[in-house]
Amino acid sequence: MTLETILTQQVQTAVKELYGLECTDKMVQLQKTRPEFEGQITLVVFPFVKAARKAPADVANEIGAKLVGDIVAKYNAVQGFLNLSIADSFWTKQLETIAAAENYGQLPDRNQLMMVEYSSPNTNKPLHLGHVRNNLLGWSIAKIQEANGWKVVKTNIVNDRGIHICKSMLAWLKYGNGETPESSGKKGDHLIGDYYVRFDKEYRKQIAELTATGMDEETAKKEAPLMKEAQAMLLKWEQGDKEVRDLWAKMNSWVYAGFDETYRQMGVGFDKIYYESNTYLEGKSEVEKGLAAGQFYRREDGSVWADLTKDGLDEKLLLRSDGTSVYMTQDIGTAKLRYQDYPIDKMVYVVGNEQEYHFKVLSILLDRLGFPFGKELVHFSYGMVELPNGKMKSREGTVVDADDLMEQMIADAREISKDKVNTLPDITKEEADEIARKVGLGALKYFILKVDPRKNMLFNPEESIDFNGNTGPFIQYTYARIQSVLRKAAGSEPEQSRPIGGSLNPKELALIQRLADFPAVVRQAGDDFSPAVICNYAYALACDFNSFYHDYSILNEADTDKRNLRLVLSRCVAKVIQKAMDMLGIEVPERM
RNA sequence: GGUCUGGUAGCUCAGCUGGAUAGAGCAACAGCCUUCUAAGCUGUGGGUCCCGGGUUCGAAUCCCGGCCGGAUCACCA
Repeated sequence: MTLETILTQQVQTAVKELYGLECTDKMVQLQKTRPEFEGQITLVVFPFVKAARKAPADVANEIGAKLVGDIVAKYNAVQGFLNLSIADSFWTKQLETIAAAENYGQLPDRNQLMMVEYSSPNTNKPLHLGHVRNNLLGWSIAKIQEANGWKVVKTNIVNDRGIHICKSMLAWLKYGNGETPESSGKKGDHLIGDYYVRFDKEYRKQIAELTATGMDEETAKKEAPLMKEAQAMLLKWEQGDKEVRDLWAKMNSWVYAGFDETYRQMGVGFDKIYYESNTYLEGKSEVEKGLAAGQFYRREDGSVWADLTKDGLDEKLLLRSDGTSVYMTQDIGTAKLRYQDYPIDKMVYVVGNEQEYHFKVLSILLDRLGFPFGKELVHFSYGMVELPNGKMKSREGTVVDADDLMEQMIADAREISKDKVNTLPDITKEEADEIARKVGLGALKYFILKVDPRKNMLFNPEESIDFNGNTGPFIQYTYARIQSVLRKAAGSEPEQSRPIGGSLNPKELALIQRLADFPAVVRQAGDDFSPAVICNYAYALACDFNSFYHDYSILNEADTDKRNLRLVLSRCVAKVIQKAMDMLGIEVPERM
């Protein structure tokens, strides 16, 4: 039972006895005591003032007097706030429980399966900072839900077909001279991205030429020969033309090799990958079935639509008049295949907030088609990453490339750590490189994940990401410090059987209280789908520890009971930091 | 225009299911390493919580109305 539940019951009893008031759990408002007052937990007594017909401070004192016992050691009342000091023995018992826990912060199994879709790249360009946010959020959400007791399947739907990839293919055929990743030394996804940009450049040239002859821009965009060729190529692809399919397969394989490298460096992965080229036909047949069942209707031109006006939305196109599928069609097909493959209880789509309308529609359509998770699907909608001069645009080259950024962060970490890591005893080049990698990526990941996912965030390439203050490296450093102490304590470690006891200083007490919060924080992060909640907690925990570490010695403490307690406490803090950081996809170094 | 969403210190962000004098980090300034890792610790300065109403013991937080920004409303994805 948690401290909050125990206190809530005690308060309810006290209020009943004192004022004859039956109060709900909600009326018992407990919060952390602000640091300027004595105590750890504060009860807000205003909800009882009316029934008591007394001044708030009197009510607080009366309740406080009733509460004193094994758990509440003493109290003080400040106006309507009753500050409770919890007995040291309660906290030391908490610490024992935490220290003994197998996997502290792991919530009970709920025997339900959640599928988390994230990343979902197009295969015509390399990943950029926007994708980085998506990938980090997706991975972290999966980890957080696992900690919340879900069985999680991470999935990726690769948008591997469509006009976008045809553009890259066409430009490569026309201007590529057979360039390959091997011949050029370029990463496959970057190579394809270059041709996507090249297509756009030549295409614009053609539009300019056409408008110069007096054609209006709208027509010029449709009439430009390159666009017509790309569309012809897409048609050939759909018809299964061998040459086009072979080229498509070859170029996609280059891209996948590139993506794999980026994912590996980022530290993310998937349990199951779906490809749009394999799911869009399934979507079409689902739509045909829905049409036959009267769920949808066909217009005179042959296009198929869903009428969503009853749901307060529009009419939505599902199949074009030429019979080809759209994004929505493909998503329906993917959903069907997934449901065949897994017993999904909850489906989560990690996709940017620009697609909120799409998922509102998808939810209704899946529900109509009889998918149990349709109605309840979660669109985990996150905000855009903006640059100081606005949004990133691939075609305009105003993107922050994912590979470049990670490489830069690791280089920065190596530079910053030069004077520090190199002074560690017996440091090898390999370990120094590993530290730079963990710290550089830790800084990047924390920087992105600490922001509330729903909000847009700003990234200024001119300003380097910090390694001091509220950052990933700060938390990693705290972990490394603890490991250092624990290494030095080796041989004189406390026996596990030895009970922890004695009085606590304020910093120890604050740390134990913080550790005790962890499960509730994990739950909240899960309920809110928010890695930022974990970030805030990990930072607060690291702050608490550093403050404690500064004020008190662990190894040089003469009192063996105290030394013992501090060692156990330090080990617990390290454990929780590691678990929290793991939920963020951030590795912690043993030394730094 | 309809819908959704955001506006908190010079900058980047917490806090938002109503609670005490609104918090961090960065940047600026001043201290702390013969002592367990100074990527640390301590302190100073810095605020019209966009504006105006309302709800109440109490509003950055909830409601209404404005102002400003972003997204979306495609036979794009």
